[in-house]
Amino acid sequence: MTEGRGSRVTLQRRMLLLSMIPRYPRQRSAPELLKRLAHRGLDVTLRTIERDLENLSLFLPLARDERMRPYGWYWTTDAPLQDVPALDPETALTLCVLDEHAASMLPPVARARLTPLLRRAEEVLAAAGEHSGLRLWPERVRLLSSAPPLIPPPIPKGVFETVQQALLERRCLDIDYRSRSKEGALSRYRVHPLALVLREPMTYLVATVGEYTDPRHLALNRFESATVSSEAVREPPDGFDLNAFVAGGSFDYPEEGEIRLELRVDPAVAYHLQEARLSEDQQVVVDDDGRMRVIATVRQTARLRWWILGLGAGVEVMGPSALRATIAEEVTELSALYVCR
Amino acid sequence: MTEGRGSRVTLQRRMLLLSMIPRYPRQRSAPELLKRLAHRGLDVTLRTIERDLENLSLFLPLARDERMRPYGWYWTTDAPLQDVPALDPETALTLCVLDEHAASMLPPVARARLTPLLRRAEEVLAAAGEHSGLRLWPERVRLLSSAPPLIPPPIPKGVFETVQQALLERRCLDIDYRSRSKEGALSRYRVHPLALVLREPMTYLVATVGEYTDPRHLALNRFESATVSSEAVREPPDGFDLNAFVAGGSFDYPEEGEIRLELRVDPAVAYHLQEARLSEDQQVVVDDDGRMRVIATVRQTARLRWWILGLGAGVEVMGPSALRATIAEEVTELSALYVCR
DNA sequence: CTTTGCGCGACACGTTTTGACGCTTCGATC
DNA sequence: GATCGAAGCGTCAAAACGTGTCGCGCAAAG
Repeated sequence: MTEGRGSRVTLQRRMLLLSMIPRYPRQRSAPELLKRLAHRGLDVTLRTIERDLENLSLFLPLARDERMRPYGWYWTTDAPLQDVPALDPETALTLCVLDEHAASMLPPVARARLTPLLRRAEEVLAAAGEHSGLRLWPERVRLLSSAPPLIPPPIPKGVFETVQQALLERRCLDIDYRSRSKEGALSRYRVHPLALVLREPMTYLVATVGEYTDPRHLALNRFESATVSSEAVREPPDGFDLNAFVAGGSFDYPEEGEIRLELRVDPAVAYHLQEARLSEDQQVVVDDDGRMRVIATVRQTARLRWWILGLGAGVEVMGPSALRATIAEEVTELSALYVCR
Repeated sequence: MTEGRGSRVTLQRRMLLLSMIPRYPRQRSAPELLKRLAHRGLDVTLRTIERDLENLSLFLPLARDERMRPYGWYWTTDAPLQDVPALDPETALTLCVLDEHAASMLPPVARARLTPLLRRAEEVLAAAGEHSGLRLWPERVRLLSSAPPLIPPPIPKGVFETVQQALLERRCLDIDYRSRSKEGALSRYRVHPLALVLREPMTYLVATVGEYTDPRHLALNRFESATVSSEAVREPPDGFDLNAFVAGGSFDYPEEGEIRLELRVDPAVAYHLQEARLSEDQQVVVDDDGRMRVIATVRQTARLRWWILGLGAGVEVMGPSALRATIAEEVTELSALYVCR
């Protein structure tokens, strides 16, 4: 019939095709692409797809794996990201800042996944700041972290990705776990992933182990290896709620509801609190002796206590009395440490 | 001559064209696109570009501004991101986690810039986790922040972007600054941006003001308005070094070089320190009374002191003696607050 | 050994593409 | 206010491109 309607659809189809090709470790065959295309209303011959792929690979970093018969097409690992409303420079700068921060809070492997995106962002920045030389911006942005000054423990290669994958696909995971006990004996478990919890220097998988039904948390850095099994995860134990699990104190992050916090702070701290407030309803009044009194409704969390303690003598808890007592006790113990000797 | 060599270049040219069109507030005219294309070796008539744009806008969210004569083309604000090696699900998940965290550390406007990227990431995740229902992943990832529990002050609309732009283009900035003094009197300054500093709940611009040459830091939330001026920034005052400026204590982040830190910690803290260490050379030895002694070479920073204080009685500084003295003094003051009353 | 799926070269034909003109429109400059 | 020039846009015709259809070959599965 030689329909030859090489119409405008061509460009559309090819762009769609490109977006259906995965990055390297994965791959996708021409017949499969045909199906997906058909599924989106683009009816063409297999031959056409084959020709499209061939054409596209002439000027794009596409390659195919010829070891298996339905050849698999993929983007080479180093294929740059082609974003098509391109990142604007402001977005690019934001991304770079975010990545810098990610360094401390994400395992390096996870961060590594972002490199194509970041390379692209840097390109955009380079183009935007061309007057002033290329890579000046890192000199002009600084991120002052208040994270604990600890080195994130290394996570064995491949583990993080595998865990992510299992979590996404809701499949079981077979892991070799180095137990907490000395000599790090390895144990092999089949676990049912429930959630991933990132807590500043560490990364945990919350999961039920084997036939048990109580959720545990497993530190990813203790995984010696991990492979996704074909078994689907058992449905979470009746009404497992991640918020509740975390708030329950399993991560030293107990949350005890809202309190009416009353502080006496020195002027420096008060000054900062006037800009970044503790809560929407925060009130600050000047006390008689020059210090300030701050009242705010906040959630009582470990983070709050850390923040209060971390400011040292700059802040005194006046109420609620329970919190004051807790802090006072901590302070007493603390001063005992330094006075005794 | 009707060269009509509509060869394979067509597709290439159109894709390149697409990547040269900016997102909404910006725009680019056909003649300009022609130049850029020519610059990359694609020689075509202006007419061709015009036709390309017209065709492309039939099925892509492209629009043009006809108010000025060389019409300006742009992607509509809501144009979805078309990334071409598509994000893989693992990257998408990482991005989403990162964004969640960005909520606390970036001003909301900056974070808003990332929405096209994030919508895309969510699409990818939805496609990946289709077995298990669409948006389950946020239920399965949790990020426990150790940032101070403070509400970032709102930055007036447009300010952050403008500051970013000035910084990128190295141009002066005219600002209306609400002074720190009461009643927030507004002052208009022309400032020379040097750097952007993000410090957990606050965002600062480091700049020299007017004819002065000493760098100041200006809190972005106090900007009432900001416009990029056409004047280029004066070269930074002789040898301005952002690292030095920050380390110099301008941000309560003094850094005093490396010290050999010696701590006595309780078993719980010691356990955590064994996974996430203070330094590469950290050593842990069991003390006679069940507590542990930790020795590590670390940078002496405010962050370190916050961390130590925040852990309360869980950690005692044994050395160096200067640091022990500092902490001891703080603790004494602190205990005075709670004992007196 | 046959079957089936798939890659690939070839062919034919209709559609697109593209440079070339020329006319029109709209701003800017004098 | 007239003139000039840059840009947008309609039209045309040649040539290249895209596409379905065959048919051949190869390799793995039946």
